[in-house]
Amino acid sequence: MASSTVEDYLKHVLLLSERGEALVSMGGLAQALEVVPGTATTMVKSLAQSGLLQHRPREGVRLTPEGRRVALNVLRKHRLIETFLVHVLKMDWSAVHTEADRLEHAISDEVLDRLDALLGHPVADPHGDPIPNRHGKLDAQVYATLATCVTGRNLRIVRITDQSAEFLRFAEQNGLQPGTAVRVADRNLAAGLVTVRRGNATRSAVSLVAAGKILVEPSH
Amino acid sequence: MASSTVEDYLKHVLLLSERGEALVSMGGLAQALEVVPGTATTMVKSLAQSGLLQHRPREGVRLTPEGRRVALNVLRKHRLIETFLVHVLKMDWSAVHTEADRLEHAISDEVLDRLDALLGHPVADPHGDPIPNRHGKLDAQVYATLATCVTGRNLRIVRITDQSAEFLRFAEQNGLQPGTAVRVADRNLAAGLVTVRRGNATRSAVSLVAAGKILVEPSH
DNA sequence: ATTGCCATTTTGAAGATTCAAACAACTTTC
DNA sequence: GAAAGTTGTTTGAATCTTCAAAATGGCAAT
Repeated sequence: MASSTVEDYLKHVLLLSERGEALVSMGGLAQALEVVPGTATTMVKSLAQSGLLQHRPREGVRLTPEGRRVALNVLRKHRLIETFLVHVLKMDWSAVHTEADRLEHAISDEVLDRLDALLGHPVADPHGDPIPNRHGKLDAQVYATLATCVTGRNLRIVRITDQSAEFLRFAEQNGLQPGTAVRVADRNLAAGLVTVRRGNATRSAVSLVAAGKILVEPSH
Repeated sequence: MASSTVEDYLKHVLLLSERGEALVSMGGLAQALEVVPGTATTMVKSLAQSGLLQHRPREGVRLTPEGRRVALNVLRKHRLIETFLVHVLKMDWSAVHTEADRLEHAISDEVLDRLDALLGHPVADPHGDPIPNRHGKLDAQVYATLATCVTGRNLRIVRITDQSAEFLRFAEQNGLQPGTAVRVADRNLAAGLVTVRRGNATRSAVSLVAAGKILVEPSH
């Protein structure tokens, strides 16, 4: 049985590999896990020994199929727990991250399946992140962001990719949650600003960096 | 912050001291925690150092007020989680113990309070064990109610807490007086209904509110 | 008292995870 | 291509929790 530390390492390798290269850098991993680089190296070597990931010294790491299986299961737990906390216990969607980070290592597959059924087998958590199913399948769809989409079209926010409490609070204050109908009124690359119109009236000025963290899809 | 190991030691000291002498023996404690006696000695010395319990070498241990506070909080978490697993997730009451043993160390006080509210502030878990309140008070004499007890077990009504003539008339009409042997056939939280079987044949549908006013205890 | 038995404590060691700080290997800059 | 910078690894040590096995203290029976 994987310890919570092992689960955390695998989860973060999965998250970091999701958007980017084939190999996850040691520096990025150490930073995500809030440990010093040497610690990550030690742990990664031991995980490689256990066959959970592949370590190419001085280059980076990659999950093995077995490591990916474990990581997807942890991610599934994390996101279903977040969904439960928001939809059933009515907790603030920006506060549930740290709760789920602890609970994801303590909940059994059996309890999780019942939670899943209770919630009606959701496919995305309150942040819009896809929830892997019991067999580790993830919705692989690629979305545009507020920084890259066409202007003037009616859109719907599907996902916020920066889960820091700080960013989520910002998103909430500007009414930019998953499900919200929005439109990009103007985009000024020189100024690094995107003007977003919510519903039919409200405008918000959002930085290009922030806009790039908000995924959208055309609203039919 | 107490580690889960520390929490487990304190919880078991509380449980063992509850039904017994002033001092809990090291042997009993080690057995309850499934560690060898030497391990318990080591840990107990460190807990005594931290002021969480009092250790009289070769005699036994006793919780300090601070240790008791921590232990009661863990017990509260354990029993509320069990209640949630049985009443909301419909898990088997005999299977929830081990689940709760893991979850009790991962759940925050905030989530717990919301769970408590969701469950209607139950005073006893599905096994009939009393649930400490947020301030660590255990009611001196705590009984389960028809709204909170295990289903399928033979029970005896011990008390009706609503003394209004109207409610007592209702109770009488349904044959739900103190001393009556009853069993909860089914409980549907969504519908707010409890199906009570009296003796061997008669069934009554009782609202959750009414059921919560009828105290029961396991019968012989 | 001496013997033996039991529970408890001590001792020495191990595994998991972490850090600080020294070291090594690539990259960029001039 | 040498100096400087960045990134990753190694080393040594610490903490926490555990075990196995040896030592100890107290009690009961001889």
